[in-house]
Amino acid sequence: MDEILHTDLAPGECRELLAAMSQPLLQWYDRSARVLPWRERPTPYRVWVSEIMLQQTRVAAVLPYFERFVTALPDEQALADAPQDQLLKLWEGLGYYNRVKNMQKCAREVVACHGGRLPGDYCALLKLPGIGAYTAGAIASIAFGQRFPAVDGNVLRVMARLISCDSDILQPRVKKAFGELVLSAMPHHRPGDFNQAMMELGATICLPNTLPLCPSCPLGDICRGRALQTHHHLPHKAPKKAKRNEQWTVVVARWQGRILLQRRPESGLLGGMYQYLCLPGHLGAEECQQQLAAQGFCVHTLRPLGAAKHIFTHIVWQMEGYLADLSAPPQEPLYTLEEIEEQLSVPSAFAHYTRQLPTLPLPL
DNA sequence: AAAACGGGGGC
DNA sequence: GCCCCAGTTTT
Repeated sequence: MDEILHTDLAPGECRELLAAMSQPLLQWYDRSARVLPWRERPTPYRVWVSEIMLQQTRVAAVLPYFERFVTALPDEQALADAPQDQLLKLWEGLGYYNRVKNMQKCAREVVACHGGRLPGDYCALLKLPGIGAYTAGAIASIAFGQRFPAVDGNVLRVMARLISCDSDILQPRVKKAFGELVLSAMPHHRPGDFNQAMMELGATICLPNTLPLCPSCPLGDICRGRALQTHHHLPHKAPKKAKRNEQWTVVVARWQGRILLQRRPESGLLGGMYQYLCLPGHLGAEECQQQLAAQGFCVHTLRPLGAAKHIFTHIVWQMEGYLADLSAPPQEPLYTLEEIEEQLSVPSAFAHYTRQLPTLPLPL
């Protein structure tokens, strides 16, 4: 383990530290746990939905989505039966849309193979789409009271600082080793609360970058990172690679007040979501009009809508926009403003253009 | 093991 | 405006 989790803590000191943490941590959690909707009634379904939403996403961002989602789709069966457009609309703005598609795959599998209810068995959970080691551990421990670790970024940060470990937490083997460490520290009672307490500590006290609030930390007295003052630059992560740039011309094509939208391919970036007409490269008005004509559109007037930039994890989109009023109906489907707002999911990458929809100038 | 996959918040 | 955050699947 020492080879993977680099710490200057002696094995005996490390065991001692791990044995000493659960009691103050759980006491602190009992005092300080935030009141959150999925904690009120932690059914397996609600825990699952919340855990998937919370992947890569902060609590504050999830809050407006959770109640709406579980009200619209109250159980596994309802989720399995939902149309994809409704799913994407419920998820619009949360990002990582494969999460909700996998959730539906998972719901269908649960309906087919587990009697319509999420299984309580960790290994069975792990086999389901969209459920990896973290989510399986979270559901098994929080909803079913079983003793499994749920190692997210918060837990990695807390543990790395607690034992003053500078191993690269992005490495799979390091995550695995921290999972084993967490399990060794986990009490046999309240495993779900123990996991949630670790994450809560990372989210509210043991903060990234900005100074951790060590004076308020229930583990402050036993924290090796704090004692050594190494916690400021922990956890360690390997540097990330550069994003690639993409240039697009975004055309809001309009005919008789309705807007042309195209559905993106089912798989890949923003799969299945709707977008305005997109042409590769930054096109001048002249060139844009030419390409639209070549694609069979009868453009009456073309007006600039300004530039926009959107940054994904791995790509930067630089966009130039145009409003194209057509003089004849296009082949592809048109949508009213109301349909776009109420039913269709348009990625927030296009927010600069979507925002202008209600105030667009009338056709000349 | 590395890349694909969004969007929001802090400074 | 730039930097940081981070589970699961696919390659």
